[in-house]
Amino acid sequence: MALFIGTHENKIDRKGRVSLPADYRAELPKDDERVIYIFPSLYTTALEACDRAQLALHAERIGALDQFSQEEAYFSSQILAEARKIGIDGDGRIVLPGEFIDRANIDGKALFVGGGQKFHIWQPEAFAEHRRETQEALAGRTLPSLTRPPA
Amino acid sequence: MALFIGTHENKIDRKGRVSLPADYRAELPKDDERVIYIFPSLYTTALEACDRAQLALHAERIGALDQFSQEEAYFSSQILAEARKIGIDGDGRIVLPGEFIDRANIDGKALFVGGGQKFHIWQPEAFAEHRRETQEALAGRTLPSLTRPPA
DNA sequence: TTTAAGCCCATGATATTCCATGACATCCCA
DNA sequence: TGGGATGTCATGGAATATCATGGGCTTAAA
Repeated sequence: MALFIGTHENKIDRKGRVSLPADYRAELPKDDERVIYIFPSLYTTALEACDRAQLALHAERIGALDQFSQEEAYFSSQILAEARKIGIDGDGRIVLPGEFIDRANIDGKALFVGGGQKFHIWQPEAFAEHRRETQEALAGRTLPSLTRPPA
Repeated sequence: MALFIGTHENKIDRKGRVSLPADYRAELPKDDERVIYIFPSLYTTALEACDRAQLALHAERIGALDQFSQEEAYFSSQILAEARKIGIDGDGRIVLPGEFIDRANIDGKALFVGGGQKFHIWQPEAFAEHRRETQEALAGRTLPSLTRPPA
């Protein structure tokens, strides 16, 4: 199971290439599945990325919703229809499609933010702002949620 | 399951290298997962460390929170985004990233403090102070039994 | 021809690995 | 029960590998 952690700020060159952090690459399978899937986050300006296994899980969950329901249509169009399969070149780099770069307001530098099974790609300052907001809302509060085992 | 106990004070050289106490190393798996994960403690100036299995558990619990809730964003940004995967070299040492050294006010010596599944890395005097405080506050207190079933 | 995508190679900076040493602790055998 | 021999451990410095990044070259699509 992939575990993406830590943050890495990498440059995007004029061809749109960015190094996928080595830590993240190490979490991907060695074989032919050395790809990631990227789609716009549903609630922030960031991009969300995961490996094939995790995207398959998303697809499975969406598939389990009522067929033809609004929910199903919504998640399907927001995630499955938007996602793109991104290859990794011999030097460990990916190319971010222009639409994604625009969507995330990325310009020159991309911030990779680990989130366990997934990771996010942010415009660096946008993440700083997002982080400030969540921190203000919850700082210092003891949160019992993590002490309970997962459902 | 790893059990980190006891305290050890080791030197940090100018490259940020420190010997991971042999006791702790012995608790890690022999195979390819000979790494630890470190992140700043949420409530103290110390650093918190655990093995991969334990971090995967944290990730799982965070993943089980409502997606995109503030809680999820908070834990994800405070733990998963802050954590770093640290390898152990052939001589049993780890390298503490400079940001972590600063964050914990460590200077020359690091105190490893066992805490069961996890351990903490302190600036020695900061731990002494922390220990005094908690001792004053709770001296004589008895340890509650596990009335609830453990997770 | 232009544009875009994939490859291969070069390079400086950083991180990792390898080797050497001294301090203890443990072991072994008289 | 000594006390020497052997290992393990923490620590230091030097050699080596990895990583991010930039450029060019080749195909393939437009």
